[in-house]
Amino acid sequence: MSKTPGQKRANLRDVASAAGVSVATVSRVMNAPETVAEKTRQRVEEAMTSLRWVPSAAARAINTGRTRFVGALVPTLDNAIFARFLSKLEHQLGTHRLSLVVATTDSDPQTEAEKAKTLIDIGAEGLIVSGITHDPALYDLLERSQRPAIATSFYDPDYTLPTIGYDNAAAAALALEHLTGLGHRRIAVVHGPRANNDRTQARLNGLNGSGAALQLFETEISIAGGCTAARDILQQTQQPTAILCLSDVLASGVLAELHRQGVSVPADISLMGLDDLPGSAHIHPELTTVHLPVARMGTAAADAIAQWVETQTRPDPAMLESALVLRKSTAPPK
Amino acid sequence: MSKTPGQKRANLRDVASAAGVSVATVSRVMNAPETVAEKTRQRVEEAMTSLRWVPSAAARAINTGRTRFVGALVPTLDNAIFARFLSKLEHQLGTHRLSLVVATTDSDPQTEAEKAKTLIDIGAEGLIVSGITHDPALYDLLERSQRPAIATSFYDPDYTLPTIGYDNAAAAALALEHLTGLGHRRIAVVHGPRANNDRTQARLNGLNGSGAALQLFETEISIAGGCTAARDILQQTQQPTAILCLSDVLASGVLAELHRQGVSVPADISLMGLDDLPGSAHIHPELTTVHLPVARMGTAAADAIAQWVETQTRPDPAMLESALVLRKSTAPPK
DNA sequence: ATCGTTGATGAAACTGGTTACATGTGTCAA
DNA sequence: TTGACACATGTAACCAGTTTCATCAACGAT
Repeated sequence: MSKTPGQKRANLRDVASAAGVSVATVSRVMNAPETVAEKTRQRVEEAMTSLRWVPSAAARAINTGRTRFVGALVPTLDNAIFARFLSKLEHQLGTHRLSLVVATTDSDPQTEAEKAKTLIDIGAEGLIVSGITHDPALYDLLERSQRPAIATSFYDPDYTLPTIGYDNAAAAALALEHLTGLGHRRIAVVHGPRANNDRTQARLNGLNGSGAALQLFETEISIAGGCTAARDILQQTQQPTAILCLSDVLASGVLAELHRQGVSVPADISLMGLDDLPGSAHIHPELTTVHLPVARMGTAAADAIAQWVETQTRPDPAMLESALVLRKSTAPPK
Repeated sequence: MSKTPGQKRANLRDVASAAGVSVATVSRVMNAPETVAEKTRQRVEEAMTSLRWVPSAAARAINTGRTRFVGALVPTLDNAIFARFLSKLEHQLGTHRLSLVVATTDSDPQTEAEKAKTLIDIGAEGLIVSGITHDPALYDLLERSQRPAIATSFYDPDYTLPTIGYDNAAAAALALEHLTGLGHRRIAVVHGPRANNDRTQARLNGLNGSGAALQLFETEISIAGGCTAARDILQQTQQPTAILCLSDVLASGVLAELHRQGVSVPADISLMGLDDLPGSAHIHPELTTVHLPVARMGTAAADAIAQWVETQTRPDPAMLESALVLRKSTAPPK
């Protein structure tokens, strides 16, 4: 109701002529106000508000070459571990005056490559990806576009991209050592899909050579997936004395099903997770797990990509330590 | 190693001269390939790849006026309810070839206004905000920039912006009715901060006039917050027979603390949530709650904002129904 | 042979800012 | 009085694309 229909949005020149100055002066009012005389600046500012001028992001970007946002590709937002990571990432990017575009890949490398292309297309200055197995199209895109990109949730100093993450194999080994240290020798391992998932694969690799008899159960990473796996485990003729879940979400599901079936944790069976979600300290019994430093990873990834896009210097890979978190869900076998 | 140091990125004119055509033809190869002769197109495409040309998003945007991304402002990513919403939102935006920029506000209207400004600054075509109480600066920004914006998690057909959400008061009333229907007359209500939070306020409003004696416990929305509230409740001289949490996360925390204190649910006390998080069906006992249609809300919000930015037609507000989900955590008082 | 039509292409204007460089004015010291 | 210099401002080129309109060749119909 306040705007005349045919009136298109004001641009810099409109503001300039309304204020009786040149476009350069208006631009200066935006970018270097201290170089403009006080009363000139006021005239310009009045013109800006009366014309309801809003600067065009695209026009600024075409000159400065900066869009001030980066993209992040994560498998899903439905797992709290990624939500937590993104939360910190977004916050820390903010301190560098960078915004975050989020895209989910459903753990499909092809989807990931497509979404990466979209992100570059809309102007992302850099990319954050999860893990190290990707579609060739993604590498090709990064090479062609010359955009900075860093890989997270994984540590490998020799990888093409700088990695900022943790040693998945070591984290899994840490968990397994805890169980074997308690005396467990028959252990069920519940893990997510290994297809296209280097983190899962690395965690499984970390489980070799422990001397314990491991039985693997693959399922989808969700509470429901954990329930299914627990049912499968309970149907085994020879029951394991401990269950190691390579993800806390799976452990929650397993625990729910064990509850339902009247199996007591840790009296009847020990249960261990890996992730350390905020909620894991509060389920019953409190879950023993391995803490993955996703919050620090978010902060570190933000700083790294910001440094790269601001100063063109490629950041060093960084390894963040994971740590055993002893709580109530594990005990020696009976 | 493959690039000569001093060489700057190729642009349209470089590609055009390399292919021996005009810039218009190269542009056509991008945007209307069918209007270009087959062999010309091939020459151009070869030039593109050999020069490793990547189109500039900014330059395209300055002409088309489209950046192809919208911004979403949510209080936090650490609550699964918002993660779920964003997950669906992002997915559905994808079908409209739009990307999603995420910003978190920590439930602070001023932060929200600042982040909104940043989103507009970097070129967001539209905004999705949560709730209906906002800083005046936000309204001013929307008015000045003339950007489409819709409000979610709330339904109010008379609000300035189109709202796409649910009736928070009705959802809370639904929960309370269930408890009073079971015979509960002394009920503890655990809720998040009411400051700056219209959803919480609306839910509390929905609790009026039930005839039951309600006692309110305000705490932060987190598992830990729920634990604290549970401790407070258990210290009351006259114990309630039921606890109504206005958020499932709070219910999880309350439940954890009740477990720890040896209070049995629902035998000793009934517990009810509101949200219906994916995990709530799997905690022990399975949580009775009110399902909030956040997934549908994400989809609907994506469609609405897409419609608005594509066709300039303001979408109608939409109310999505919430529904009682009966599970195992409630029973008649003893 | 001539005209009208279609299809492919190019020249140049245009988008909305930033910025290098030029210009003009006022102040101060020599 | 004059030259040096700082300061405020303007002119115009520039960024990297899109798009309008003109041009021209090829083709079929008259």
